[in-house]
Amino acid sequence: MPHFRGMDDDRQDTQTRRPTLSQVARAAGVSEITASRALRRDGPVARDTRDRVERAAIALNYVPNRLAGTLAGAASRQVGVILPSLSNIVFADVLKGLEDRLEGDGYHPILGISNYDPLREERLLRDLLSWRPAGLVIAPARKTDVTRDLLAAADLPVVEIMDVDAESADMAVGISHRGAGRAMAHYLAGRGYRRFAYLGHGIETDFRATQRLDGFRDGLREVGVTLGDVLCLPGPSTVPLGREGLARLLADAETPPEAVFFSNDDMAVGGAFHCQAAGIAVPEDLALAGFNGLSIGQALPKPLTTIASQREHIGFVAATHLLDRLAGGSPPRVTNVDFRLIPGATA
Amino acid sequence: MPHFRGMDDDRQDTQTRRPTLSQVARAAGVSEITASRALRRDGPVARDTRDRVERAAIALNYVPNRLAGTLAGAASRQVGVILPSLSNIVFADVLKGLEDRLEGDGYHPILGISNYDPLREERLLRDLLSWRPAGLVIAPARKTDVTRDLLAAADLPVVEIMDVDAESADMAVGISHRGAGRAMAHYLAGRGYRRFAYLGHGIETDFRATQRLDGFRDGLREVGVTLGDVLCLPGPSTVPLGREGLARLLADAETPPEAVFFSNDDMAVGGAFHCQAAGIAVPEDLALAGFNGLSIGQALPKPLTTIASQREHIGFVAATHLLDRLAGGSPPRVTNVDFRLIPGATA
DNA sequence: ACAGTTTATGATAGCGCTGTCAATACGGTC
DNA sequence: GACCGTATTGACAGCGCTATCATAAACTGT
Repeated sequence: MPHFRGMDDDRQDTQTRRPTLSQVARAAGVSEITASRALRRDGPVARDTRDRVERAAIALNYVPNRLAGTLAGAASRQVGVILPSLSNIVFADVLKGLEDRLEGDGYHPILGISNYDPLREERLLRDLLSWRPAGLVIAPARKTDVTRDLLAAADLPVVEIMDVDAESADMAVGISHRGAGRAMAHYLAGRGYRRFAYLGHGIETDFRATQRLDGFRDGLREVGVTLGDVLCLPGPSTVPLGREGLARLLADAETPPEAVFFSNDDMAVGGAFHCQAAGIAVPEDLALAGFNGLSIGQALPKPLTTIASQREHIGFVAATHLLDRLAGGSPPRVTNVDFRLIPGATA
Repeated sequence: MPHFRGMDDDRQDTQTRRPTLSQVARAAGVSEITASRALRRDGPVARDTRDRVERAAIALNYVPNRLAGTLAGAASRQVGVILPSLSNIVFADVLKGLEDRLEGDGYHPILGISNYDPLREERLLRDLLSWRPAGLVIAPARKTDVTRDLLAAADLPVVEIMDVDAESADMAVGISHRGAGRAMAHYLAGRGYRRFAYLGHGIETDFRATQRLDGFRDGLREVGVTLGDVLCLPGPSTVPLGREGLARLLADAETPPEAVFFSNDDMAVGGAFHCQAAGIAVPEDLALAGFNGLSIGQALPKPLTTIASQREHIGFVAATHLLDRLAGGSPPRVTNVDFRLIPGATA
């Protein structure tokens, strides 16, 4: 509130407002800019000057104002993060990896959840950009032109995460979901299965699951097998959905499948529960395979056959490359994080 | 970079830097402050002036700089959020509820994860405060004096979430974990069980689980029963830990328990898997009870007896009260969100 | 027609910090 | 002793925006 306080009315300052750098400087008997340099530990400052300033800062319980600092030219230490969902542990894991790496360098994520809604994603992008973050990490809900343009126009480092199958404007860190689907097809075919079905969730939202399905089809075709029934239920993936879905899939199937590939582990665990309740022997009567490598799947009486997707690692690497770029380095544009097929006991 | 550009060197502006309000204003033929009012839709602005400004903003692809806006006096629209962990779906759910409500009002969370480390929590608090957020939502790792002081000194609305058992500096939204433990004790005793054990995870970190254990003990005492074996394994709660833990608990027990109360559903699901693998009939040979009401527990062949903790709702309500306060309202200081005991089929 | 009110716009002065350039002090060199 | 390089400090302007006050223009009622 300008005009409320006189220019040198500092009794007010100390009472009603948080201490400023100027007050710290005065308390330490130096100029503002010297105090700034002392606290940021950059530029030449005499040792005992620095000590005096630091003591004054502690005494006043000074907390720097990074809004002002960033506006004045310092690099922002905020990173915009846009994820499509938090209902599933998958993106929570990614976020954990991101936050952990960022926090280590004093950066903090500003978070946006798009709910797989391109419009909301676009709004989030604008909103987060208005905070002038140092960089952006985004798991695109779906590739849209608007998003692409916004990202291209924004003049800051951007890491697109989760998959490396699509084109990216700047950097990308993730796994090949197509490749994961293919790998699972080859693995299951190698185990001797020939009649396959697929059980998925809301296909319109989770395009990465769709890529796995495409890869799975490709992989089967390569060994001369055709994918049988494909059932995709609306809504997000959950254990109950997988359980009910498998019941429906088996009831509706003309020729019963030997193996079912699920869109992910949540669905597959549901499938395992259905088999257990319905007395279906796994994998003798029916083989099951998932995707993600969640701990829950591995703790089942019969560990789930699945593919570990290294989610926390993806977040960590994404943050690392972003920080590297901010420090002037040249990290790889595309980082294909390895996935790992976990054989398990269900297929 | 002052001094690099002359005061009215605007060809540079349009080329090398993001458009500013001043450029939008010039393009629309109005003053800066009028453009500001038009875009913020506050104060009196003629309809066609507003239209002109908005068209200019779109044409220039203008993204406001909220750092500058907030520094100049506008209320910040960032909210600091500090959570102890993201490994578990519990805090991801809370964060989802928070983000959803905040985003609706144009606010965005800046996130910090403390890993249950009071020192890291303290550093996060200072760091997030340096962004001058409008408010703070924090799930304290553990109550420490330093944290308390920092919160008290920070002159901004603070919501402490997850539990309402401890004192809070400002507002609190959560459930009574003591009460939840008590409720489960009464429920299980009412079902006729008399010999109880408890299986928990890293007790030094998750003090809310400890509160549930305390409440469980209290509840049992109230019906004249004493809690038997208590086993707490180090590390975060996971399904495998629950599975192995139950095996150990049963092997070590002098008199086998009739019912086991787990620190949460992850552990309890692990316990259910152990019983299944070991041929223990549930609940006839052994009853199991958890806490949280995760969907995985409800999708088990026998739905888990547990307590729904309404995590997303807690986040939503916390955000709602924070926003209410920021809008000048007086939300309740303590909001005790109801928990709900889910009978299930395991106890 | 006139004061009194409302509506629309603008001039000015910062918010708290940092980048640039300038100034001072110090020690050593030839 | 004039000269130079280095270490240390400060003056100044400005980042992009908004709060305040002032002004101009368009209404109202009598």
